[in-house]
Amino acid sequence: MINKADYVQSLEKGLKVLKAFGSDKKVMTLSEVAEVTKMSRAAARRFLLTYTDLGYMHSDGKYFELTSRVLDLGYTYLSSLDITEIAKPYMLKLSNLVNESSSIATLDKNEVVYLMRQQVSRIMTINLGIGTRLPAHVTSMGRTIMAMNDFKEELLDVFEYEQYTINTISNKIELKKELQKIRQQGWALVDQELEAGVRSISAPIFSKDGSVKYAMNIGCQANRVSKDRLITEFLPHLKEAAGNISSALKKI
Amino acid sequence: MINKADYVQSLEKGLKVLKAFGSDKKVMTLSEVAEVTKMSRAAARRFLLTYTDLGYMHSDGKYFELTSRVLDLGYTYLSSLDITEIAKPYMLKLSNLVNESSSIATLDKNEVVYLMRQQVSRIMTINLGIGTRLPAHVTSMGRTIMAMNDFKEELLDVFEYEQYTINTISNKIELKKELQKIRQQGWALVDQELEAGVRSISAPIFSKDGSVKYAMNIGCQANRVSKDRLITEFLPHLKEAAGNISSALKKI
DNA sequence: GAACATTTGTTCGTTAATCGCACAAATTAA
DNA sequence: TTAATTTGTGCGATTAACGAACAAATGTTC
Repeated sequence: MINKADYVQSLEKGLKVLKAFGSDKKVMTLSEVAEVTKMSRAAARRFLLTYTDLGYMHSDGKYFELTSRVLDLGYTYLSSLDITEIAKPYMLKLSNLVNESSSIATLDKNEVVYLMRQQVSRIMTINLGIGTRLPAHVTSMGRTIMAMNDFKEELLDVFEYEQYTINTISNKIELKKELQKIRQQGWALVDQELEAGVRSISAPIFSKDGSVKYAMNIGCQANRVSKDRLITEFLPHLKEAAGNISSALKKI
Repeated sequence: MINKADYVQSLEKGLKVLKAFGSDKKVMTLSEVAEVTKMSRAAARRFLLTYTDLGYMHSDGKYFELTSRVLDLGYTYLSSLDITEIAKPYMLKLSNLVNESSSIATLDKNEVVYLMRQQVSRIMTINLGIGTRLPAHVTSMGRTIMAMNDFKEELLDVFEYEQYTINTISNKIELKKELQKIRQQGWALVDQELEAGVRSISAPIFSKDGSVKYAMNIGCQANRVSKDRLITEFLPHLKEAAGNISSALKKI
């Protein structure tokens, strides 16, 4: 925690107002925003009016809603990444080759965050897209990144080990063993642990300094692609694509 | 412009710091941020430390960079849209059917902002993705949305009418005529006006209230798909997909 | 390694940005 | 029409945020 004098509370409050909007709150009145953010009505009003003036929100006089300009905020991050530009052609090629969806994600504490996605068909119940967050320990990309890094043991304690499906690894010891295995073999396969019917395989992407901040995957439906086929047929292509991206990142 | 007392200046400054980062400024020192944002070093420092404490930035002690958490900010907008979830299957189907890339965009003043994209192959020089902004008047989706709305004449004056290619419509009168034509025929085709070799066709998506806030397109390379083929073969599929999305939006 | 230049960290007095209450005005509900 | 609820606004009070100045740390040059 930083020094109180170094902290800009108005910025924190402003971001809290922005984040109050979402799929379950597409539009809100002033009073609703104040309630959700636990601010005074006057304070909430000032933030809403400031966002509106800056173009990030629109109001019809009663309801406030976000505008597309909010994407610019997320866009600054994506455009500051080298991997986005570099990986695109390899991801397209891989996806076309295996005729399945592919993604790249990074680790943020106990979650993976989707940075890129080339979708071939709808696999999961939820709509995966840039910005989507999933619990890292039950995803192939999350496990790959965790396994290839010297993560602190405490990270394993953060997970809730929810039993998403009957396949889900739901205790720390099993997870640790699985991560050690992944570290050795250099790839991860998650078979219907987060959602029944969904299977995915992942490989690490190495940055210039040798660290693994990203992973790439192929995701598919279990009734369409066997585990064996994923490993013997798809994994070589995935490794090649991830390897090409790694090489390209080294050349920057 | 709102009343000065209703404006939160710290929020504006904070967002300015966030937006200072991007493709040409992947990392910055404290002094660089202060310089770019024209703030005092002390002020810039407080914003940087606040972002870092909230998880939106990371610092190695000297350089600051954005983290994936910044995507959450843009994600709030995307997840507050109905169209994102609804359009996905139709877009996938369309893209697979015509074997070309498809996108959905919205209009923000004189620019279109990409909200969704299903890419089949690399078409344009720049990497198109969610959040990308392009000048509306030289894109098929921009023209579609403008044409289907009673936009104010003043909007035509905002464009700079840059001559991107020899095909570019580069004056107001021609653009206006083209928009009138689009309004009548209900679709737009832009042939190598923003970038040589790139051609795209677009159709409107109607919201529940009958307004057109979004458009959908098919984009392809001019040497692979003729204008005639775009119109006779691809347009029917595009219109069907856009129509299905429109219908689904009406049912919410 | 010393001297100098540049950048960053910190303190603190100042001030104006932001606060929230109270009441007016407008809108919505009964 | 009345009552309830929400929003708009003014304004005195408070403190959050300010930036200057100096210390400390880091980087550069010789």
